[in-house]
Amino acid sequence: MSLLENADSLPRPMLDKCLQAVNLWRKQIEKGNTMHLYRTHTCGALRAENIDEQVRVSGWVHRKRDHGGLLFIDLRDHYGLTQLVIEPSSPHFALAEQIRAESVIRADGKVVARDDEARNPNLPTGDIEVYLSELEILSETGDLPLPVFGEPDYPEDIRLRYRFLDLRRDSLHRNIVLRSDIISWLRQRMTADGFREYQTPILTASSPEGARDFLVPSRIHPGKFYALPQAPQQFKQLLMVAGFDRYFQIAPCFRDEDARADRSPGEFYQLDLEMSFVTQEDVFACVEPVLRDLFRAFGNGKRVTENFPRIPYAEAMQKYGSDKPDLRIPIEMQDVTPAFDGSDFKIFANMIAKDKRVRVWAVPAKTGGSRAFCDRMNSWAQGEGQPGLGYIFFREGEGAGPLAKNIGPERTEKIRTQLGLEDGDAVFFCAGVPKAFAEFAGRARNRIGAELELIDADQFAFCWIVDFPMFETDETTGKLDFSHNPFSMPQGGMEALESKDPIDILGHQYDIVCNGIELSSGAIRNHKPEIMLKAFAIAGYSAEVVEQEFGGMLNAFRYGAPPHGGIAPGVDRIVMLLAEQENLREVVAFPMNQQAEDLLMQAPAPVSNAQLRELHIRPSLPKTTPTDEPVKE
RNA sequence: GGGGGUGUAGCUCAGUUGGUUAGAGCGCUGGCCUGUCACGCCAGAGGCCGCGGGUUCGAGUCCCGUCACUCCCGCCA
Repeated sequence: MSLLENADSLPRPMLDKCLQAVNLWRKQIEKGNTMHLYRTHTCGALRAENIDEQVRVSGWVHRKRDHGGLLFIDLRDHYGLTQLVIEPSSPHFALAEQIRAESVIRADGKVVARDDEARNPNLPTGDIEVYLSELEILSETGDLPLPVFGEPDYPEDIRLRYRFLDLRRDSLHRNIVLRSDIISWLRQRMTADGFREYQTPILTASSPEGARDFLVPSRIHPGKFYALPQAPQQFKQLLMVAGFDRYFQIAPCFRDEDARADRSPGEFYQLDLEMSFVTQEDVFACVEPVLRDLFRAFGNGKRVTENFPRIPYAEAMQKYGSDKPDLRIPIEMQDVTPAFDGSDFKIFANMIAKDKRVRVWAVPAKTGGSRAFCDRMNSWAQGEGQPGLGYIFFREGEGAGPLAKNIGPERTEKIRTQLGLEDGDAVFFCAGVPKAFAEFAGRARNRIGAELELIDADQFAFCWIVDFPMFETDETTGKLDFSHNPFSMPQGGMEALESKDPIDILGHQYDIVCNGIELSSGAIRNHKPEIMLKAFAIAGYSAEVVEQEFGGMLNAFRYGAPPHGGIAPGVDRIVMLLAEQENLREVVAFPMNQQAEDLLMQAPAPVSNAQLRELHIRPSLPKTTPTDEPVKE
């Protein structure tokens, strides 16, 4: 049964299919029929039990070792490597010597046991080799712009231009297979959990909120445009209104925004899901086991959070300085304002006296208690545009550093006991209005965790962030706006909207975070038109505008809409985490570059004037590129 | 839209304070080699030093501009 390399790791149906195919070829051979045109075995299949069999294999010439009197070829396909041996007496020796790496060949030969000292324990097929009797070149290669053998870093543009070569390389090849396996697993699991995959339109209407849309001009309706969906948000809610109860989709999403290492330009995928008649707890109870089991299945034995802690947004900001905390870092910040209030450290004391909102947060740094480390953090902070990063470090039973001197031993000791610090530890301080410095404090926390190697990397640390505020004030304009999704239900419903200060209203809105990466956002939706109109009114949108922009969905809610909610974990980021990759391009088969160009397929590209005329489009190009010729005939 | 980094052989890189003929490894070509699995040994070909301008007796090296790639900020409900 060990016909296929890594047979154990293959899903059962896939393994059965492969075995069926192999058996079919076998039967043909036994009947004396001609061999399969290309192969009786894959390059990962042959083992000691195949010794003396006459076999046929096809694949790429991975590596050639020419001893003059003896020639070895490593033949590679999707499944593995098999060593071919060609002796000088072979009529094909001369041809075999000529073959270049990455040519595709078909080879017939006899499976032979390797001598003890010639065995290669690093290869699943390393106990045998195939003595070549027939050789056919199926496809030749020219000069390679990118070697397939070996895995050093290569320039992105060359990797992307020759993506078909890059994808042959082992690590990338495995990442793409992993992605496929993950998506397949998710589909099976979601279906088993009572969800059905419903497709939603790719050509749809532009939405005024959120990211920039990709637009598609209409031929039939001059001057009008379709938009590619930023997410199937409204459609999945309409499916709930239509009574389908549980929806999911491996959904393509399109946003015309600039790329990042962890953000594809243009398009990405979500495990989009929505459920009817659910509370926030129901969504958690459904999604949490899916992600936990997925990460256990594909996480290479790393620990996965058993029960995802639920951290209110405000608490996350206070403890971690982030709404996507990396919980692998065992650092929690604390408010130590009283220790500085009225102290002789005048900078902080005066700030506190002047403004009631000012707080001092402490970032404890276990094992960071050396002047060298503290100074390094301080200059890092200055490099981040901060005035500095005050610190105390503890040694010989007392606090040291300029700050400790200023506030005195009593207050220093109070800080030490509050944070549970000891000799050899340090603590850093950020002061100001929390909203202004929380994000920097969070980065300091990450930095400290990384520098002191406090991160426990052998785990996937999940959490829910809950109780997001519905509204926030824009720092520059002072205008009130939705802080997240305008379609989510405010906690407390209409009553909260009518009675509370908008800034204090929380939403039934939640994120899933893993190792400091935001995997998804979700919400219990606002399915009541009157509450939605009220929420939009608070954010400054008139009923007319809301009716005009979201009329379709609003109207649907006037004909019997179930309470519903959902979430949409990002597939690309999940695969990144499980493949342990820092860059999205390592887990996408055919990615675009940072300028949103497909270097392999040459997109975007000019189109003919005839095509443009049909679409009633005439380009109006920026004057800065007069030499461009964006239109071909 | 803004900021940082990089750009030298097909590929990965080195190149001193500005100094005469720009190097190495992989790959390629030729030769030798019967147990390699990063095979080994010998020889050879291969360079608009991203592009344009400037400083200088002299520029791969310094300056200005520009292009390409990349990372980050803005942006991403």
